[in-house]
Amino acid sequence: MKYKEFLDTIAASRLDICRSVFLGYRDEIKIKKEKTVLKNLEKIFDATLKIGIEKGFQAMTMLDLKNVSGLSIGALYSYFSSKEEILRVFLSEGRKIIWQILDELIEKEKDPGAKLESAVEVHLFLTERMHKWFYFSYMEAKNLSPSEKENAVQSELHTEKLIENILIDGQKQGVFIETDHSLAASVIKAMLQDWYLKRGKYAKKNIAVDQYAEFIMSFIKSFYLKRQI
Amino acid sequence: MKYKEFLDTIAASRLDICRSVFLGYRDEIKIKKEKTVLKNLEKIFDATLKIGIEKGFQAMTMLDLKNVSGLSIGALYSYFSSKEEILRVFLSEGRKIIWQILDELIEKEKDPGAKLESAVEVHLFLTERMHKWFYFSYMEAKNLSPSEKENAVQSELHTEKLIENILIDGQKQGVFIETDHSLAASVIKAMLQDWYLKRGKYAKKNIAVDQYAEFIMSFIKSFYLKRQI
DNA sequence: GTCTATACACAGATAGAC
DNA sequence: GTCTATCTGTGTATAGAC
Repeated sequence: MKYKEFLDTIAASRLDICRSVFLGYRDEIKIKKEKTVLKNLEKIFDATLKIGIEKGFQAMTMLDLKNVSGLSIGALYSYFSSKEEILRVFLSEGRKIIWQILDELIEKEKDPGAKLESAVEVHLFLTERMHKWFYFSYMEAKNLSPSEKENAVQSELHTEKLIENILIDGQKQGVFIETDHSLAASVIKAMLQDWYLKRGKYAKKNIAVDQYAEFIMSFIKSFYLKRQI
Repeated sequence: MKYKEFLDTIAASRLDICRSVFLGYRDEIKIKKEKTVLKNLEKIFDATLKIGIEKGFQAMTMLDLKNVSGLSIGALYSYFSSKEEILRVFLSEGRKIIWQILDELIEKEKDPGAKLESAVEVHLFLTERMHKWFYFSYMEAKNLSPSEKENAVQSELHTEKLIENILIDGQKQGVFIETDHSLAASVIKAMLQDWYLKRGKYAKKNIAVDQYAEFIMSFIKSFYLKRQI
């Protein structure tokens, strides 16, 4: 699959997060008109991402958020009861959307090789589409409450387990080599994460996501595919 | 090389950073007795690392630092003129020590294969030895002033360039395949970084640094070494 | 629904006693 | 050299006008 095709098949944007937040937090949000809420949530999340990536969420003040989002401080507090709440909701709703997409797309393939390729591509494409969110999520996870932090960690581990299972399955079917699949999954995950953690660097090198996907797949395959002797 | 041997050959610890800070900042530090300064700098840096890793440097207050380090607020300010200064000095002096070690150790090998292996091992071992510092440095780089941030980025790129040059050299000598070495260096770097960014995870999996080094070397070699046909 | 003005708390930094 | 007490600025959150 190419990134362009991927974009046509999924709905993953900040607007989708906003809609999900609106539906899930109707009671807590003091404003009731859907159109207004969506519009303003988007402003708030956009501003949070922008400032948060630049100097970190802790360093972001409500005054910063007011200035960048265009909403007044008072208005901000009619959407979220506290600054922490913005972070909590933004990250947890984002994770929800991401898993909806991942679960659906990866299960399509059956052959282990194709499945691995699909997992790698879907991950990269998704992190490309929402790269700011992923970067922010990674950097700010430590600012969450212990229970929310646990959710974030579990989500990470789930990704890794998903890859590991494909690898184990491939070995059982005799197409992949025998090795420490858990460790291999970690390393593959590290390569996937680098795409959104160092996005600026790859942009400077003029590497597009399709190219990165192809490269790391060839890297992984050279290790995992049994050599014809 | 094994990690144990590495430990015998180098001096890289928080104490070395403290000594370097004492020598470099004699004028700014109000306290003059070396023994006292070293003792207290170590307390300050230890506490900074501990709190900083837990909740981020921005979120750390001088009161936190007082409580964990055992020094009073006043005492803290006789070592550093501001909170930001603690971060700046700690990170830049750390980088200084790291590059002293890297430059020295990697140049020893001549054969590209051995050189690559040495670069991978030395990086991993160094980040193992100072893993908290590396994690902290990675997470807090964005809180530095623009010029200091630039230094941090340059240091990162330098590591990558170092790997890339080994790869290019290996291809010229006909032992490595032809590929996008810049991209490969990025991906290898991502694997190296994962070791200190996800240290807790690897500890849980019971993976030691020697084992990790061996695994990613086999991964890299399967891609880079020309296959005998 | 959105704004401004403000209460209240707490941070960083300093001064001066010991 | 180290401490405690305190100044001053700024941040979060709220109340109440529009």
